[in-house]
Amino acid sequence: MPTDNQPVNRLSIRAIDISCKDCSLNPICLPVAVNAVQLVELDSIIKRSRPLRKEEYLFRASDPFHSIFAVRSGTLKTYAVSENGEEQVTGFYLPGELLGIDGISMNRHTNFAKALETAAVCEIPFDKLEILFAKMPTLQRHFFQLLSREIQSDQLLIRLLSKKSAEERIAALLMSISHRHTRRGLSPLGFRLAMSRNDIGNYLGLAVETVSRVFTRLQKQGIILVDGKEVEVLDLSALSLASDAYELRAQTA
Amino acid sequence: MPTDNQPVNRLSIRAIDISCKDCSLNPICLPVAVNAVQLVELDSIIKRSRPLRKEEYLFRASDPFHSIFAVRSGTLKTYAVSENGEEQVTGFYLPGELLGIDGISMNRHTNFAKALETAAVCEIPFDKLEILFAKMPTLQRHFFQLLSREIQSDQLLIRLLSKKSAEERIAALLMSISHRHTRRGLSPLGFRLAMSRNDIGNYLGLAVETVSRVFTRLQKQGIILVDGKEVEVLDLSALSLASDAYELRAQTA
DNA sequence: CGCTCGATTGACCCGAATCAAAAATTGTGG
DNA sequence: CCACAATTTTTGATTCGGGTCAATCGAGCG
Repeated sequence: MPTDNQPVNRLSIRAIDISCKDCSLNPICLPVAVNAVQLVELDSIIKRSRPLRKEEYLFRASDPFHSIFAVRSGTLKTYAVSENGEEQVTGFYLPGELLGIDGISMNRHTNFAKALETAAVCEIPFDKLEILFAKMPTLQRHFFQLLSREIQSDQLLIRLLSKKSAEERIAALLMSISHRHTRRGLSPLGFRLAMSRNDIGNYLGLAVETVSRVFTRLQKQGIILVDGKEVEVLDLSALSLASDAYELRAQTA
Repeated sequence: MPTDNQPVNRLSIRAIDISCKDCSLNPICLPVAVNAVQLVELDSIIKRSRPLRKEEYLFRASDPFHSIFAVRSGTLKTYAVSENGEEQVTGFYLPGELLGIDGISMNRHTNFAKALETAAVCEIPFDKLEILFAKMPTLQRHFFQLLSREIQSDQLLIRLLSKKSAEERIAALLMSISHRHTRRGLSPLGFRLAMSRNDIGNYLGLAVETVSRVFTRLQKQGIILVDGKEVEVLDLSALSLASDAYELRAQTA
């Protein structure tokens, strides 16, 4: 199965060096906001570093904030840890999606960001970005929208947690992932879940056992076919129905 | 009981005309961000209109977005309505708090904002604000922080919904309101809940009956004293404990 | 003063958590 | 490459928090 999770080899090195202009993800990452000239300028401030290996951190809570990040390949999760030490997964990030804006308010990150598999990111220093804003008002608008969209999607999750059953939550997550794959031009019907059942349960406010049971239930209903982390959607409209038409976000921060 | 919810009379007219400089809420509304000169400039773009009566809307979902609002007096709630028609309360807004930033991403509001009691607001046109940003970088930073803080507080709510019991949720809400009163220099121990039990339940993902039961339970435990909408906190530390040390946000959007 | 709507209380039920154990994967070292 | 250990996932049995349904009880108000 072809994947855009580049292993750490020559291919990935090439991927690191690619510019925004040539990046297949740029329509997701920077929708409409900038013209060709501006793109070059934006490109010039972006840092591309070596890929993260599975389990490595992109940043940690309390790290000083100075950049936001765009996922180039692989998957990351973010999670917060409360005083009493319990973790709350706050998001999953797929290629083309942005993370790290949690740090703006405190000037420190409040979440941990960890690679769920080998992953490459683009780093966008925030101070440089702010300077660009002055020159490129559309970019600034775009960034506001990004923050605002993040709020939107949090509120979708709130709705999910506040009103939906276990089955609806899981169906919504699967729909979301399917949808995000589509955006990248991939099939909406087959994908690999990089995150563990535990992560899913934590994110959706469910016990691991429940997650597992719902997967098998959806499979028995002929809606999906699960094999470990591999998921095949057999009946997309039924899945959509089961999620009660919930579109669980195009992830951002 | 003295209150800053101005009725529609001469007093409220005075309140409308007051400038940011003289507003007792300005330390909450605009923390640190601006100096005296800048304050005058900011003041000049703010529109103050007649107070809303109970049940009146400040804005509605799908309204074009052009302003954000600061609450001067009274309480508002925001809520979203999903395709299938169900409502989700997304926040309660007390004096000094900002709302309306939900509209930035779509250029339309996605929430309804309704007065829970007579309420006065300051309107801040966003296009004018953006122009000020260019002149006042600190104000811009401040605004980013506002958005980011909104995300933070949504994530606290997510944690609450995802991991906490009914009792912990309600205790957290009461702690939050108490805390927000304190910020305005009021007593943390006594306040009036402007919202209905229904609103509380909807916000916290609980049935009305559960809200009611938890209130009586907390009362039986000697932690609070409830009389309809009036709440007296008898044991703040016990309440804090019951909320599992959850600080449910300083509201913003 | 009666009516309506919100709040409370009780009885019952159900979905999902918890506890327990087996099964499947993944990783590790010889 | 295989055997063993550790982790993750699945399945089953049981429990329990909170939802639902129904009835009663106010409080505001026309």
